[in-house]
Amino acid sequence: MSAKKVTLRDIAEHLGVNTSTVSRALNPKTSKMLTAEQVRRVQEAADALGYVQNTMAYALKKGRSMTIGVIIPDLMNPVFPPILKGIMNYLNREAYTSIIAYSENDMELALTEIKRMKGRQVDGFILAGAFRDDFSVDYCVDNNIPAITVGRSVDKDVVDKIVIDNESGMQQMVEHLLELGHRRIALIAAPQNISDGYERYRAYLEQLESHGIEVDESLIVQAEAFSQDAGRKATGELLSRNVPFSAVIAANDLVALGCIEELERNGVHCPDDVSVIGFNNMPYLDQFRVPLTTIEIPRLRMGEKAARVILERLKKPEMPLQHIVLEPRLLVRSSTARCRDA
Amino acid sequence: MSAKKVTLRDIAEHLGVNTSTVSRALNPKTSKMLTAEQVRRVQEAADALGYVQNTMAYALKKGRSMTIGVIIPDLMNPVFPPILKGIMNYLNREAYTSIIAYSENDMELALTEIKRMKGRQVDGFILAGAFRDDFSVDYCVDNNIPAITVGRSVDKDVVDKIVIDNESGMQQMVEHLLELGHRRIALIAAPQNISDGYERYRAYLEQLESHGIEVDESLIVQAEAFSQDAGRKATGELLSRNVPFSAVIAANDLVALGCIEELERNGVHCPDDVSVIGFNNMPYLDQFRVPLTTIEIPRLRMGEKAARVILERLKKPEMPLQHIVLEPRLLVRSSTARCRDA
DNA sequence: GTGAAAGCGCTAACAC
DNA sequence: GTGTTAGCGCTTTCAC
Repeated sequence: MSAKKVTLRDIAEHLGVNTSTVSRALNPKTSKMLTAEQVRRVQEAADALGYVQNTMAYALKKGRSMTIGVIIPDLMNPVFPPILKGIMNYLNREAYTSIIAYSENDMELALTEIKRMKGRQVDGFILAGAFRDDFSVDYCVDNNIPAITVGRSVDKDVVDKIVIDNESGMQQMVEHLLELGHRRIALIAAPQNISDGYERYRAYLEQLESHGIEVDESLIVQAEAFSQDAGRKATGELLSRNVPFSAVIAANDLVALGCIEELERNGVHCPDDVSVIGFNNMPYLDQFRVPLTTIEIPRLRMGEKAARVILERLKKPEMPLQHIVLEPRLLVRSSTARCRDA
Repeated sequence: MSAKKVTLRDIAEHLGVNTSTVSRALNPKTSKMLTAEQVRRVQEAADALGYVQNTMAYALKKGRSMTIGVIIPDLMNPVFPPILKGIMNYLNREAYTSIIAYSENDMELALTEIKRMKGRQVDGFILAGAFRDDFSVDYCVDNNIPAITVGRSVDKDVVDKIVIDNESGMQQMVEHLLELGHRRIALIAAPQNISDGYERYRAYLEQLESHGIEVDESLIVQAEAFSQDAGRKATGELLSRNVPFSAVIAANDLVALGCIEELERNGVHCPDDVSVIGFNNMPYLDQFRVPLTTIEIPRLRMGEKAARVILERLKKPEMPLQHIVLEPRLLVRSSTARCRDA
């Protein structure tokens, strides 16, 4: 078998034609310029020699790399693989390739990766870990590189975005808890510099008010990250305040898991003493020790949509800013129960 | 800010020097050819103009893309993200980029992806989903593209490999169960065309024999995949045979989870009636309803090693075939208990 | 319908 | 120490 790389020239020489003929024959958009016979000959030779187009040369020539850069905060957070899969599914279908990097929730690192990918001539970016004010997004905008955020979005209206309806999610959570008779509902808020964190916090305030529940500031604690550890810590703080509560809305499932752990460590049981509700419906959650009630988000579709929109954007740079909102859905399991005092 | 791409030439013109001077100044390996002053000037200009090297042009010129292709079976299987992370960590540190594709456990698809990546001039491959006899691996060998398998390996000694010691893993499992008094130990074997499946099956036979337990073929069932669903099905079959058993060794954690589910559906409780043991220690397993006893494998390190070895291979094509074996470790949780009849 | 030739951005002989 | 130049593999305008 061939050890050397087979190029257009190899085929051309083999056939005694010009490289441009080969190039034209192999490209469906230009092959109609040639006789069907010629096209067939070239294609056969290409197959026989094991030709594979050199994407680098193509990219250099055309100024498009058929590559999309994807930045996610963290590979280990189970929310992201399905989003990634959605992205890759769609991109593959369109003959695009994705290149992936993680930012560890660090804007500086994100920017470094973006620059690196810019060097690789990516045609656009899908950003899954943006902050509300994010200079790595600004960099894309300033450098005229198409970008879209998926999930976490930026405040400024400068790039396309795929988001989930946090207000609706929070409404479903709050109404579920109210129906169960809960009135003292604590919130472990996510970082406020992330759109999901901020929006859910705002929505929590609104929903309580619109349902006639007075907001008690001492029931709101801040998680410093979307992690189990942060959930434990925040719950510790909540507990230390010695205010009564019968339910906790957590920033996401991981935080909820940490919350339950810390509660139990203090002899407070879920859902008997306190109901806990998460967000995201991470994989296998139904099989956990305490199957979490949570909000399911359409992760695969988020990824697919993001891929679809970024490719559209590449084709139509002047298209109006896209702002796609996906609906989340309450999933009731057994971490929430009727309020004892109700 | 700049909308256009900044090239070497832009910097050269801006400074009134030749592009080669700029090229040399920006490359640490050649910058010593120039005066320190010159290097400084160039670097400043590059920063000021926002220069980012065009990796495509570099790759085309050098014939190396600084890219490694990574093929995994499935993004959603929680075993792979940590391996990926290990790979990406190491590769990034060495200024390499990874491009990832999934094969859905389909050799044909894997080959398609490999060809696509070959077109992108990847310098080598890390294959995480190989079969024991795998023509996509052969393709790499035939085409002289460096490749390494991580985890699942091929039978032929043709590429470097990172594996875990399945024999040791099985020994730890069997000895643990024997200590608990189990004698009727069933096996839900993984697909036999995958090295891990085959090796664990062989090791199961050996370990039972070397501990003086007679192998009962009716205690061995075949899972058709490394999935929860396959675990359920296989367990159903095992149950239908109506042979007594007090412990099950599952192909992996997912299969074990499916097994437990099916057992309970039939009124058999874990670990009270039957002990179940998994493999891999997937994330969050300790928090599941039945915290699985399992074998922990060093996934992050597997990824890092694979990345390290493939880069070594690139540097030293003549280096002897690497065969690195990593040790797994038994993690006792509560899906295994003393045998009731013991 | 096909060939010739230029050039994408970069590096590395080879000059001087 | 720095400039000149060729060429990596491809597409595409311009000839014919």
